[in-house]
Amino acid sequence: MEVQRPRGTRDFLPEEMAKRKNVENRMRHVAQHWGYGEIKTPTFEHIELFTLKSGEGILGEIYNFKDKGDREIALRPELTAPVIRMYVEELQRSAKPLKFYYFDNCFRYERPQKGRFREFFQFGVEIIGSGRPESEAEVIAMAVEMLKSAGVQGDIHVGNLGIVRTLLKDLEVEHQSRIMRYVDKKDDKGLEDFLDHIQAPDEIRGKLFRLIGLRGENAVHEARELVGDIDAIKQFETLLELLDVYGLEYLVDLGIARGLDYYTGMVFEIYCEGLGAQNQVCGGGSYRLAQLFGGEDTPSTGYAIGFDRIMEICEVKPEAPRRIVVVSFDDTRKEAIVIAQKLREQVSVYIDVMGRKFKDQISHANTIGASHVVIVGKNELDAGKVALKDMKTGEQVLVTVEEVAERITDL
RNA sequence: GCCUGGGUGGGGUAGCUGGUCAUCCUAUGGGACUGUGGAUCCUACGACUCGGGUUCGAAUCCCGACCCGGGCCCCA
Repeated sequence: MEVQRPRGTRDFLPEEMAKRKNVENRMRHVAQHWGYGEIKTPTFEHIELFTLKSGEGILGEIYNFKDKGDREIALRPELTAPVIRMYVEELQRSAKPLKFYYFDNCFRYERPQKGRFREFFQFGVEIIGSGRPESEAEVIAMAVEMLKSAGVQGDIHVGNLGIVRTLLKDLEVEHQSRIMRYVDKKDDKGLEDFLDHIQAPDEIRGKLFRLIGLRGENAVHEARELVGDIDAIKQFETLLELLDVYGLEYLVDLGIARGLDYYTGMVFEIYCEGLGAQNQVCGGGSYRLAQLFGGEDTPSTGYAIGFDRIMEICEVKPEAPRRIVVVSFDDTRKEAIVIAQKLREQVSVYIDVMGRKFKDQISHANTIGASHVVIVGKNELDAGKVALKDMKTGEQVLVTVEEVAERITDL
């Protein structure tokens, strides 16, 4: 084999594509029913779009290149930034909120593993113009429903970065980011060393460690005792009430940080079993990116589902498409084409292009799993009809072309 | 970037304590059967991932690369 597909990429054969399309359509269906409109952004963007929000550090994971005009281009590693870029570029004056969904491929230069590829697919939604608890609850509920539509159920972890950020607000911005990164990695040792390094006040230090360790039902109460009755906590409480209204089960986890500077309020992650180390199938939260791209400060909320990971664990089995094969003899090939064309207005029709003999055509129809065969022969044509053969029962009836479509679509 | 297991025709495999034309199944093309399928028979096609090394001789042993799986790191 001289040429093979690049590492971390995949080919999808018809059987697999049928499954993927099926799941994709289920998720689309959910998004449509929640009133979201589909959007599509370019496969590649200027690299600054991604370095701006995440720093130079991510360059190692980005597929980038210089185009012939000497522009630094990147294959998108995710879709939130492109969506917000699109908003800033052409939608800032439209009625809020904007509710979008997308399904597209993304690219990251990482070591391939189970549920991790260099070209992978994300299904995501964004609400632009609202970071209120109502939209936070809505996206979480929608994420759950999307997963459910694919037959997948996971554990929801919900946190709020506003609480930790309020605690850290007097520190340098750069230090805040570093701290959030340590929190995200759950690297307590590194965090401790860093706090030593910047000589953080003992009070903040103690509260920080207790805060990010808070889990479960009493987490909000304990957080309030630590940092006072701040807005972030009020908002978080409202969110949790709404999640109850949606009937969701969740785990409060104030240790979720998502490592990203632009997340500002709620953050959530959904985990599933059966995926090894890549058990996170969905992540999202409230963020502020617009002003970073030159727009007005605009609160937004969204999430992205790791579509490939869903495909690893979902058990959707779309039924095989029913296929009709039109078979003919050497002296009726042209008539068969005409009849196939007519049938295609109603059903999916497969016709021999190998110049096979009659018997081999039937044999081939059998190997590709045809449910019915339409036989176009002299005898039938003389009677103005065709023979419809049921490949399962072997029964064969003489009918008109119109009747074929009726009988098939009836099944 | 690190650790670990593995790569034999399109798919699945035997061989892998070095030595006959590399085994078998399946799939695929052609043919027999000449207006009725899954069978059978004949025939064709087709592989030791790649590159070095050891050896008289390597699919087999050694090294490296590439790729796949699993576990880490990371995951914007």
